[in-house]
Amino acid sequence: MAKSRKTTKTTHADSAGRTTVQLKARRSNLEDRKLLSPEDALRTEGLFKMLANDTRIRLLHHLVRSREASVGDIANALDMKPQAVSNQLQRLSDTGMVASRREGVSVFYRVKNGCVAPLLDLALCLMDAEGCDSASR
Amino acid sequence: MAKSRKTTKTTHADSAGRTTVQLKARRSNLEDRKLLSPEDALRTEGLFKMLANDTRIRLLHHLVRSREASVGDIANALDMKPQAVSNQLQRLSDTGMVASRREGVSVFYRVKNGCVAPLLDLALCLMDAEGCDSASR
DNA sequence: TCACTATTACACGATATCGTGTAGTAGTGT
DNA sequence: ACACTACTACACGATATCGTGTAATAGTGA
Repeated sequence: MAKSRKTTKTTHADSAGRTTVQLKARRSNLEDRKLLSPEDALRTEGLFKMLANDTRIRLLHHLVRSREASVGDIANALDMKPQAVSNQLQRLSDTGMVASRREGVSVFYRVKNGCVAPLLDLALCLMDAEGCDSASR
Repeated sequence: MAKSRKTTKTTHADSAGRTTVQLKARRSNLEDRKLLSPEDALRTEGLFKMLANDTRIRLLHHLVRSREASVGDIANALDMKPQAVSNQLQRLSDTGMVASRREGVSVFYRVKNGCVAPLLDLALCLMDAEGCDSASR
């Protein structure tokens, strides 16, 4: 992107077809040592905003688990109306988080942005470690 | 918490006084293999919601960097009105993300919830790796 | 007590969010 | 063309968010 931080990303799929992202030189708190520009703050806000919703979290989690799913599948799995699912998928698509593929009458969605899975994973992990009573707004 | 997942957290402070959180048995995508309960989704939403704001991100980032800061300090550093800063800090305090300490007329805030730093760190890291055009709403 | 500073409580208004219902489109088969 | 399914576009209403301005509170010193 604009600024170059020396982060190396290694993405590979294991036998189960699952994607693992390894971050080298992650050196925790590396980013915390330099000032956070308003632009970066806005980009980060945009990223977290997409994850800051009950529905989208379950939706994305479902997509991460199943690699690909149609609107109807998801609506059925999450017990939601297709419109609501399509709504959120549209939003997620606009921000580049997911991508779609048409097959007959169905439209299959998949996670596109690599930030989703790791962040979801870390969040769930950390929420266990911490009490994270933070939940109920 | 309610459910027990075998995650081990190790927190320690190095010579510089910075806290590092190591997660053992993190095994990426572990959480993605079991169904995400609506409750967990809500808790995760709550966590991400606190990070889904321009102001709070800069605020938390500042707190992570300086370990502790008063309302006035932050307002000054981020070029914001004290009320706005206090507002957000209040919200962050309600959700257990930060804690406060009074010293004279000033109130010093610090990051309390261990999820904050790692998530911020990972997000910034990943946004570099990915294009993450996702930003602009 | 008075003045002063730092912080907070609260109501207001502008804006954003999200599910719903209705209507529309695309693809497929008859 | 017609019916049917899967999805989407859009307007609406309820609710949430967030900075602002005003007023209140807490701490400190004269």
